[in-house]
Amino acid sequence: MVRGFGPHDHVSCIADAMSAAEKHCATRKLRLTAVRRQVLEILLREHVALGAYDILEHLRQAGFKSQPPVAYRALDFLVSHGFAHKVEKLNAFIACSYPGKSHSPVFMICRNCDVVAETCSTPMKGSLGTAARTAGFRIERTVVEAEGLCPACQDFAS
Amino acid sequence: MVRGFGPHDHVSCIADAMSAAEKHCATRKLRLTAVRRQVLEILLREHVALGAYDILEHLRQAGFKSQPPVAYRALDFLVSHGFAHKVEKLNAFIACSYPGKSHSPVFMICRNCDVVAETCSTPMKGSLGTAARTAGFRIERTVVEAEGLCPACQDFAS
DNA sequence: AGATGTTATGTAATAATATATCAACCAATA
DNA sequence: TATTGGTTGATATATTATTACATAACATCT
Repeated sequence: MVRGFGPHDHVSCIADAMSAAEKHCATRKLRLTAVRRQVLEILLREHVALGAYDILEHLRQAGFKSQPPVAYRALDFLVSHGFAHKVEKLNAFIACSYPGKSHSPVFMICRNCDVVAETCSTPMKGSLGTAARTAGFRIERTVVEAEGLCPACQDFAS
Repeated sequence: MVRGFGPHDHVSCIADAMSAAEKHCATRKLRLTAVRRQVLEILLREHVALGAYDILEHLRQAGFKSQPPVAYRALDFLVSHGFAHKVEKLNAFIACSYPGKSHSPVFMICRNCDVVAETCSTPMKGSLGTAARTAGFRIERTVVEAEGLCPACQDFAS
């Protein structure tokens, strides 16, 4: 469930995510344009949460024109179609670990090494769902983020 | 549990929160200085999530000097001692609805009327806690925010 | 192909949010 | 009263995000 803090096959993780995105876009007539594809690749390669201006810098190095709106628009596209998420606590963006799967993301953010692990939640279950039903609130999106120490950093930073 | 979307006695809610803050600070030898007290009063009076620069504007109107660090420092104090919270989704701050009670806040944010309701959570229970235990992640702080429609706005904005 | 509507990109400027730094001040206490 | 630590004042700057408008690419008709 948690593609988390351990090692993984990064090359195939990138390839899988890209081809999943291609397929998803083809099916739904979405345009995975050069900039959008490039931003998604950047996020997947870096595999950490990147600020919009970090992405802009990567875009420049890849030969793209790169004023802020270019990055923000590509990120909007990726986020709104579920290929990436915004980590509100960091004002940064990260590739989705469960592309194609409709879900509410949950992030665990290590304050020491900045690694971010994503898992899925079912917002309407648990205390948030209970509170929403009690209050009569209709949930559309959720932000669930935990900050703390990942397993590796617990050994060093006490 | 949810001091939420309905009406309430706002005058006593302000007075109660201020006296709770006074008491809390006195007990722990914290200095509730003029700026800090004023910012807390602003947050309580407005009873919505305010950006730091909104607060700065209120401070000016109250006769305070008001460069950005003044507001941010007061907010840091209030947040770190549990008198206020930051709503990450809005980059804004709101007075705590449960002052003095150590808790992890949960917010329900109406995208239509911007009302924010706070409730309490127990982060280690529920799916977040399960995921953290599975991953070996040590949670220190949580951000849990739901965006959607409050009861009143569901009738108008479909 | 050509006209037209829609979506995406290019570019400049600016808005909104947040921090770094250092000097001055104040309040508690030795 | 001298010192110490925390708070505030003030300037500058860093970081994050949006507005506005022009241009370009693409899709769909005819």
